[in-house]
Amino acid sequence: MKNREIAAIFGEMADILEVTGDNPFKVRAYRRAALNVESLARPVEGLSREELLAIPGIGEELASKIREYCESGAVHAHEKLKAEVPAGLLRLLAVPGLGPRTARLLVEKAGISDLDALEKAAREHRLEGIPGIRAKTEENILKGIGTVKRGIERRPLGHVMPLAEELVAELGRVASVGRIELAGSIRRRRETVKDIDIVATATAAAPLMERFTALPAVERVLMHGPTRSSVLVRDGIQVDLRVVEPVSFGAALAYLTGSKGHNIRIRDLAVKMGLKVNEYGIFRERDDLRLGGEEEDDVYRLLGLPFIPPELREDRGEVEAALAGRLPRLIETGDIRGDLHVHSRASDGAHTLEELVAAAQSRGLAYLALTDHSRGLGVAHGLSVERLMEQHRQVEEMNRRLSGFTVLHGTEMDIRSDGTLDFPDEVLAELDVVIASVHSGFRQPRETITARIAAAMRSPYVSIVAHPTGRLLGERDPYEVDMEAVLREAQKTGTAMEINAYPLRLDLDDTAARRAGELGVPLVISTDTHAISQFDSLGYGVAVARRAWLEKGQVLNTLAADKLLARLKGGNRGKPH
DNA sequence: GCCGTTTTCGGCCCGACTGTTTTCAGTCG
Repeated sequence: MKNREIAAIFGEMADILEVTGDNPFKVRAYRRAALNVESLARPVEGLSREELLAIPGIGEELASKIREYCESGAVHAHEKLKAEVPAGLLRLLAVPGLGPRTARLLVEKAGISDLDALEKAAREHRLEGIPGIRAKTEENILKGIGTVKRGIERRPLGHVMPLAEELVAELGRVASVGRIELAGSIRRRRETVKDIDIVATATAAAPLMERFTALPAVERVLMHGPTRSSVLVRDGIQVDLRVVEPVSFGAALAYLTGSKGHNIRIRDLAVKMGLKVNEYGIFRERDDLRLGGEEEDDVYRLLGLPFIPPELREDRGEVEAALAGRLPRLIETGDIRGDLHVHSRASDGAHTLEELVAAAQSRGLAYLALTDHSRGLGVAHGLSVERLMEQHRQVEEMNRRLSGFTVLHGTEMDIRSDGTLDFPDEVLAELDVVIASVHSGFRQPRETITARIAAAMRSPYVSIVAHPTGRLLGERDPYEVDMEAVLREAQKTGTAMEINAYPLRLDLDDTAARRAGELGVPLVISTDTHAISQFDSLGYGVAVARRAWLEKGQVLNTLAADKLLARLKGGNRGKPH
């Protein structure tokens, strides 16, 4: 899939055009194209010219550049642009507070064209004297270089969310605070986030800002204004707080939730209707008459749109869909009836089946599938055939004692390095749910891994393929796999694909899950629970599904257990419990 | 470079904060 490569090229072209002072709207066109190509579910190399032109932000010019890259592996205009600027220059743009204009000045006035040269010059106070740069800017540049060197990588949503909720709760206790909510990429539930955005109303904004910038967690204050402040808390996580009047809360929430691309589309739409949208409200352009803004829905309603859920606000076609009345009715956490991927103490989980059942029941689920690892995964105490069959009796016995809750018996079976399955068919035939997944041979070539997964899906006994890229956010890169080929095989064989809700996995990711949905591939959302608290990460998996435009009907574990078994391929299908 | 219920040419989202400026440019979100 060349999407990512092409997105990187367009992004870099935007950077270069910006530094060289080209038309800012052209820069934006490249940025928008980069985002849309990157988040496109389908591989661009298979698209016709017409299909390319249908991608938002792709016109004749960029479509032909995409085709050029697919055919030749390079874009001539990109190579030409690269030759115009020193190689290290674009790295300067990564320094917070240092933008294209300053970067250009640094090259022209001081001959600085990479990070090391910049740091040296700043330490020796050689930047002062460049127009617009004095001691303070020099100091900020040095701080910014420190930030770049520490790495300002995005963090998994699941790691940041608890802190974010804590901060909102703490600020919410301030007496003058009215409404307060998380916004930004956290509210859109991106899988990773860079900062925490909070929007609030307060009877007195200034004292709240004082309180915010003085929170115990705050390590550094980046910006401190009357209505907007930014601070750094532990691990260098940035937190932005915006305070508005109650009458503007909805407009501010919409504005701060973004994404940037979505906001531009919304405001563009407003302009065409003679309206103006900003963080204070929605106004009639002609006389500045306020039409709304207290509630977020005002913004959409006054533009003639249905409410667009935050998870869709990525400028991936949601504005067009809203205009056409074709927004999906997104799945919700409460739609999930059971968890199909759960480990017990028998393999590498922490709890007994009894404990897992109690935990699932207390969370309102109606069933779970016990899916311990198979024998091949020695490190996880994978089950032998004998232990699996013993467990089978245990599950049957448990089901006799339960009412209103069902334990399905399954396995998370290893797809071995050579592509064979870890249990023979006659064993799989005894199970309700067979998950197949890769736990070895991560470095095999793309074709090999893809073929292993595809072969597993062709088994009539395999119900689900779990975490198909093996990635662990921030810890382990995904292995090489041809996702399009995997999804097509799933489509052909009727095998379900898992959205793994464990916050470091979220695998399928939103892009792949959306593609799966387009292809009509059945999906499941599972927690891969190894400890009881992990049942609570289900919402992260549902968030991926929502970002993938999925509806309840596309996710099999929204069904009751008996209907689920009737729909699920493989194993002991439809046998009554 | 994209795009079209005002347009195929002439537009293209909007505002806060900072640092360096005496009125604003740059950066960010």
